[in-house]
Amino acid sequence: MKIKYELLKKEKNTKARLGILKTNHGDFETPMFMPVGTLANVKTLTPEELKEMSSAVILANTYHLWLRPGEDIVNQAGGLHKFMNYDGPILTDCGGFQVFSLVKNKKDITEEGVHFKNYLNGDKLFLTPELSIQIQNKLDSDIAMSFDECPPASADYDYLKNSVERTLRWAKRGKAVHANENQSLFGIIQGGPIEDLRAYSAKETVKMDFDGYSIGGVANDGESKEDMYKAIDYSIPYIPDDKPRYLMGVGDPIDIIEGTIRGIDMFDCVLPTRLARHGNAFTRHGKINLKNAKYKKDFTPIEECDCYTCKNYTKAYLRHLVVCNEVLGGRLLSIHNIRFLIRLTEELREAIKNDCLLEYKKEFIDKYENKN
RNA sequence: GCGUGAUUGGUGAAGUGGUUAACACGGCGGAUUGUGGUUCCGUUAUGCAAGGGUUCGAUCCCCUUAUCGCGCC
Repeated sequence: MKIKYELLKKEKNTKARLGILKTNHGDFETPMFMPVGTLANVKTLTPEELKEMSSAVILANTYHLWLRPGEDIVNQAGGLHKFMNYDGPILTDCGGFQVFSLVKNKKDITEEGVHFKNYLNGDKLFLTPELSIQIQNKLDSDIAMSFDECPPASADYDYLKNSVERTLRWAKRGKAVHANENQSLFGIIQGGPIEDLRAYSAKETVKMDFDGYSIGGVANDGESKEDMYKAIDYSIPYIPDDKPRYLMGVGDPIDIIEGTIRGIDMFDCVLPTRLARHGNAFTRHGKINLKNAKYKKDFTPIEECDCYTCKNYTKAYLRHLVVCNEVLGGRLLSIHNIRFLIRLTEELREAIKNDCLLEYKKEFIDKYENKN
């Protein structure tokens, strides 16, 4: 069975929407934040812990699992859910972003597919739109992504236009071989911050009739916030109301709010877990660095928060763990940071219900940017 | 007591008679947006044991003192 999106309510003053996404592994309300679990695990956390923080969907990565342990092994294990003991919904990323971040030579990106070097052993690899989908079929995630070409933020009009065209051709090729009845497939809209390209990309992708639509090519490499918001604004009008919209790679709290206001339903990002491993924590009053000396004798929790970490540990202790490079530090901070973003989406959903999203945004940002 | 070798930042240390004393660790701060798990970037000795001398100029040469190591009586 494919996923099913149900639109519950539109917010009165913005394009935000409250919805519910039904999957074979449970339903969840949107907007939702999805933690990233590249190698079939959200780094340092167990499925039970994710559940405890009301995390609903997680990501896994086609490219990484293809290399190790290999999609056949995951398939023999009974699919990703069984393999990793996670019974909630899983979305697999297609590997398109890894092309962007790992392939240095543009000549390695061809119409047929992308030439990679296996970073583990130097083997030559060739990933195509068909192969990406076939791997995801075997991984048996709930939602697969079309293989796209993710252009750098600095790309010019012609480059963006070509990547839009190529992404459309790749989407068609991938869709043609998609063969997992229990897996949904999303198309990815590209086009940078350019209005006509986003419109074209969105319209043509929607014509192919996917189960959901992603906005890709954002949060890449130093693009401005304005460009990110443009990419959303120029894409959203062409996506039908009855399909979920997923903004790929975005997880800065303010970007999640801005995305929600613009009509996004799903977000994913490595930020909460990566920041955690580097000793940082989200708070209502902005991001803090636990390594800072001022926390040495701070025997209070990170903040008033319902997460396991804040209920049980002090900043002084967390700082100690982080400074000593103890994995428990990154683990406890991951719990807090993920819970922070999940709770943010809970509050956004509440604000949509109450038609007070703009007020919520102002209050949140004022606090987050330390204006009060 | 005599002889001898040392003494460079929080630590381990490199170095030279001439504008800014290497590097590493540590410290302090920053970064991080579809994750190549202990990442990346910035900063951190107005001073080379103390005092005196030689010199245009000394951390580097000389003298004295202090401390430490080694050897001998």
